[in-house]
Amino acid sequence: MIKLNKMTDYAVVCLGMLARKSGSSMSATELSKETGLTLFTVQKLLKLLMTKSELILAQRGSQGGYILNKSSSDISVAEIIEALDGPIALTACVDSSDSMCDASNICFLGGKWNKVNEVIRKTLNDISLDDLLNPADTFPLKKNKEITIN
Amino acid sequence: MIKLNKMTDYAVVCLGMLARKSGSSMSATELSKETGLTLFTVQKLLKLLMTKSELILAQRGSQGGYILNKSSSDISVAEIIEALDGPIALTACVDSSDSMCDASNICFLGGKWNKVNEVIRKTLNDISLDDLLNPADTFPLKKNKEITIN
DNA sequence: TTTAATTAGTACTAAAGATGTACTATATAT
DNA sequence: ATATATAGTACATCTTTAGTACTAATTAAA
Repeated sequence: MIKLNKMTDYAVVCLGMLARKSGSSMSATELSKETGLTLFTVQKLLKLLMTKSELILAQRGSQGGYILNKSSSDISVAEIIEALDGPIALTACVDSSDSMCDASNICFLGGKWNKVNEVIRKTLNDISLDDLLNPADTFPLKKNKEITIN
Repeated sequence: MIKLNKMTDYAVVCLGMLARKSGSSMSATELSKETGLTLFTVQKLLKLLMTKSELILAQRGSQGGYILNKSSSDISVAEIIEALDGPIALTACVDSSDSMCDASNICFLGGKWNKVNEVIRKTLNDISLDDLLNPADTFPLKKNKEITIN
């Protein structure tokens, strides 16, 4: 299983809930009640999203809460995953700088994983939070159709 | 980071090495020497591949070793990942039977993750071990171009 | 200005999973 | 027979994740 951590899973649920209430904010307590996630979990998640992304805005104090920072159709699945799981990469044998791994002198793969990762990333980048919420059963991949990676 | 476990990473390296020697078998010891992975790791990996996949064949005893069970162009990245990591799925909130998760009564996502997973799976299914070994810099996605998921 | 509500920051613990190592059994070519 | 090699299993350790808890800072409203 290629794993997302649970926080990312929860994030989609909570962000989706916020998307439904676009305009008005929701507190951690409200989100907890409406999603069924424990308050502890929701609090931690929202704090993470605040420090690791700009997907939500917070208002402290009485009547405070959280609100989406942009439209759900402008939030990609890739964006959510990258906020909480870090870069989308399928193996430790790559890094963003394309530099060589420890075994580079004997590894003949020569960074091919990077290209695989790019394909995955582009795929996830074309799916929006809105796509996940939308009742429509399909989401065609538009930009991805012509991918050729260099 | 969406993580593959290291075993899968190692598997690609070892299977790739076997692909290069197509025809003749390689023992765990040889593979260890040529890949730089420890003998322990290689042994464990090959045992895993034997029990969890049909990607390789083994010959015991003196002069024994391992050999690919099919051509590297017929082995997809998805196949390797699924052998060692289990089903390609981005979250625990789905299963193969499309049945509902624990939070289904409050979760409004309604199995949308399944569709995301299918897109990822198809993407990985279109990349072969050979694509990773081939010196060519590109691998176009053929079958994926017209994907629409129901 | 006090109070209650709410997020921010941090730290700790427990559970789960991945990894590496080791040992014994079985099979086979020479 | 013997040396070589895979098969099976078990286990200790290291790392990561998930969950919980506590305190500080901020703000709306009474």
